[in-house]
Amino acid sequence: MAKPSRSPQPPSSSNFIRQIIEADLASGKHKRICTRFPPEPNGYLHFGHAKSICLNFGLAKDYGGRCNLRFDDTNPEKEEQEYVDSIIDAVKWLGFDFGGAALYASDYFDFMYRAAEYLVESGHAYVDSQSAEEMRASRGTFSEPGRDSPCRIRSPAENLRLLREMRDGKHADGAHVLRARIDMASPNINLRDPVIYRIKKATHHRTGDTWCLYPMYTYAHPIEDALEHVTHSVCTLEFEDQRPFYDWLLERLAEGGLLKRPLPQQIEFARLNLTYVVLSKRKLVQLVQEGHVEGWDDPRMPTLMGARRRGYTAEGLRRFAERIGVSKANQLIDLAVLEDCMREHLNEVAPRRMAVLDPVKLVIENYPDDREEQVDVPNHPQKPDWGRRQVPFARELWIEREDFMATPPKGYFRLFPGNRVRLRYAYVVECIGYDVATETVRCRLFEDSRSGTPGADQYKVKGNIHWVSVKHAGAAAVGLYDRLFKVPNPGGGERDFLLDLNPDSKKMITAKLEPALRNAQAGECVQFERHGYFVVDGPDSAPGALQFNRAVTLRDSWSR
RNA sequence: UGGGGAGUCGCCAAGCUGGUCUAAGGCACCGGAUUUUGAUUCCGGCAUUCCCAGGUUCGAAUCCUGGCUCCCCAGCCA
Repeated sequence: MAKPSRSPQPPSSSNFIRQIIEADLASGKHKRICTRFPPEPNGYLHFGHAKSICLNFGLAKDYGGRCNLRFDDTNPEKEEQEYVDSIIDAVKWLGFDFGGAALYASDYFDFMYRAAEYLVESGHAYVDSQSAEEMRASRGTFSEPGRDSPCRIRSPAENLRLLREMRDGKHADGAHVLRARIDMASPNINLRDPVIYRIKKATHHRTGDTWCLYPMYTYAHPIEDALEHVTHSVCTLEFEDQRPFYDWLLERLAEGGLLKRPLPQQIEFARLNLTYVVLSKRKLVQLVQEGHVEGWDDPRMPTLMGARRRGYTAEGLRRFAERIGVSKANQLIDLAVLEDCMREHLNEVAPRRMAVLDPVKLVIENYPDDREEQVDVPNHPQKPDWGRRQVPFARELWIEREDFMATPPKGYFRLFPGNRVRLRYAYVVECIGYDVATETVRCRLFEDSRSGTPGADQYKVKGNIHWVSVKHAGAAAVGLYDRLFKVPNPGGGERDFLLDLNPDSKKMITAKLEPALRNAQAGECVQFERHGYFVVDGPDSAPGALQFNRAVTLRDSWSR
């Protein structure tokens, strides 16, 4: 059982949401909590959603409650089954269990409609027949109050008649809307008689053509929460102004006996921002549509499907969510935090292998051409129980181009004429020259320096380089990924974010691999020693023609 | 401009029922030790200061007053 090397102190063992929950549990307001992750199925999940997923499911888990995965599918024009499938897949991949089945806002359409009739009958809602433009004009501004719609005085009976006609498809899109009757002069614009139902003669991905009237998010969401007995409805900061309506609605429905108390409580937290990354829906769509990346699952994308392909692990993402904490202050997290989480986890789970990414040939002149041997190599230097493997060694080897320099800078301790390094887990060699024409590093080997033999460590060398036998090497495509943007804040200060795209975010190369890598399976993570963590790509790998994607490099205090 | 939020080290973030705060932890950074990955691990350093200014108090990051800065809201989107 591998124990985390660095002590993973829960960094935010305390945050304001936990305090609220603990107080509610202590006071007896709730004896069991329920949270929910409520995506609209109109796009693919990204790191920002991961934060929310980990938060909501994490809370439920920590306090012994449950967390629902609920699709907020109230706008048929934007939502598709494809997205629900992808979202379900992503949540499962992240490692969370939502009790077997996902829930849907659309399952509550009947209740929502009944509730709307109740609001109409009780005078809390009315049908407005103004155009969208008229409504906007009469809504007022930040500094001026709004004006009542002429329709605001319609009788409950007429409102009910109209609402039913709307439901029955007797009116065109936009002809009428249902509005809550609250206060057109409220300083909170969201309370100036918000629209709660609109006509949309569109086919819904689940309810088909049953409805031509669909509830607005602001109306639907509180009801969904209440119906599911969600106790703590955690959402992002931009919904803060919406909370008074959330509470107003639930109170009205509770008064009317349509809902039972205790009512859910909406709690807002700051959404995630990451340096060198864009997370806005609009920008991500643009990256895909304009072909700046190869799709939603491009390893450079901050989507969960992209992250997975890149070799980021679900565990790494969970540690990240834990580490960045939760608060109401806008956060801009350094990408390095995410990368460190990945390194930390991958270091624990990835077997070590040798691969030469930018090969240059090394010839051991005092090693016969027909000689060859197997050297014994650990699969993980800190985990002896992971066993060892045999790696073939011969006269001609591939080594990393940057591991040799004809004229080295100060401090360089790899190969250069006259210097000695250890060929990792094998022999110490001394560089005796470089043949420019054949790009070959010439060396001689010290027979008594073989790793694991007595006296091998009498050779004091600082350099220790990896290698792959030319004769035995396999080849594979390797995707070297770097941050998609070259600046910490893409598109900052009015700039077009596309101008900040990093032209070197992807580099495809062909690498030389040690034989043990030949049978790697899609999804398998390994560390290429001295390089970083790589995963076998799914889509672009074929048996015998593997592709490895670089998730993250190793730390490097020398500088690559 | 009205309303709603937020301001603790370069980036996050505990703390905020006042004293144990000359402020936890992580990332980043800088050492140094171990190391057949210039990796990992380890050890040490890194805010006399908590947006600013006043005030209350024996005592304030924590309470009060007044400023300043940043974010969000005027979709029949979510």
